[in-house]
Amino acid sequence: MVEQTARLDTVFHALSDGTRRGMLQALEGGEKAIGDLARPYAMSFAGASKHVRVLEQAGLVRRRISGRTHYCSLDAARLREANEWLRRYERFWGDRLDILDNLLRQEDEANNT
Amino acid sequence: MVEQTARLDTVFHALSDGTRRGMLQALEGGEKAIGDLARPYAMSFAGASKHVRVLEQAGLVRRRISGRTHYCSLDAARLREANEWLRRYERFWGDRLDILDNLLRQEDEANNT
DNA sequence: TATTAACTAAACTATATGGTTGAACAAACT
DNA sequence: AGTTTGTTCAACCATATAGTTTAGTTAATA
Repeated sequence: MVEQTARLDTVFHALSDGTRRGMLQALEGGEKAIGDLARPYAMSFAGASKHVRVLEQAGLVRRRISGRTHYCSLDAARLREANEWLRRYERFWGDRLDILDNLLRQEDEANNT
Repeated sequence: MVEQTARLDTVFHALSDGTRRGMLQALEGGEKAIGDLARPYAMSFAGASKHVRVLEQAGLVRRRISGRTHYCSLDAARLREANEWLRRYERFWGDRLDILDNLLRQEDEANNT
């Protein structure tokens, strides 16, 4: 699990830019070409393409090449890892929801044994 | 809510460094002096101090000065915001836990009305 | 075959980042 | 008063980042 921390570095870094977060949101609707992802931004195409690359290298986005167009889709596994990391702090903003949630989580771990 | 995105930028950026994440974890146990936070790292004191500052400016850490020593403590509100942002993607890794979780969340919103 | 469209790659610029060192400062200790 | 401790600040360095522009590749279209 040594690489876990390096992965979190790159995932959180990828998320630290509004353009990239916007692209992830755009992908919620399903697969999109890089051109479509780039269009909303006042930025060169090449610039947007570099953002996609950052997302891809962080493992947040998968790329499928078909002909000349590159289709991107969400890959949520790493987002989940980031979320798990944050969850550790739930108890610091904790309300009853999170208490319930933790109970369920423990139960889940028990089932996974 | 325009500054929300800028805040997420700085929060995710603050989280993108292992040293800073480590410091947050150290603060789970409660308030700590900057010297204590710095000690575990093979880094100059001034370097570590700069990391603390990044955490502080991202709103993840509060600072209380008493005499010559600066005590830091977790401030989870921004972590919560980051977590909320990530939660949007729950359905992409969704398992039954998250379904339950969403139900509870909706119930909570109803109660907050 | 020539052109256009969807991309990447490379080279470059400006700025941010993570780190260092050395100096400064206020507070506690002798 | 002098020293040590906990900390910041400023200057500096190397590297990374976000952006640009221009050139190149591959695929669809006329």
